[in-house]
Amino acid sequence: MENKHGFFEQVYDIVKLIPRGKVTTYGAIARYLGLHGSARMVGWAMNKVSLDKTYIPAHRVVNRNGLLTGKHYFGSENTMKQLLESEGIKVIDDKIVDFENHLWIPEEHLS
DNA sequence: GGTGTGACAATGG
DNA sequence: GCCATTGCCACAC
Repeated sequence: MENKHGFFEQVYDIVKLIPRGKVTTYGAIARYLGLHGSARMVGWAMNKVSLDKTYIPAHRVVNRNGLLTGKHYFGSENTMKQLLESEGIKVIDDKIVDFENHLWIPEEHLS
């Protein structure tokens, strides 16, 4: 009775589990779900995050390069940056500084 | 029910 | 080493 919901629900659940001040990558989430090759679906799920009734800290999810790829989807291009900086993450040129240090892998915490 | 899409990732030239 | 292309699979129309 667990995986009755769509794949998106699983993505949302992981994103909501991301600790404050931490970030993760689409590939890390995708791989945790077993999609490890199709990280695109994770990012695509983020695009429909607005359809979900629950708040999703999508700003904590970035691409493998640590770049704020979907910042434009937050309404304002600076919104994502503001949220990350609000959590103690430094963002320069739409890229997370010391990205690997703030990287949070679900497999290492949910294993 | 088939086609298109999509905030990525990896490989090739 | 940078730019272009392919792969990948679930969801929307």
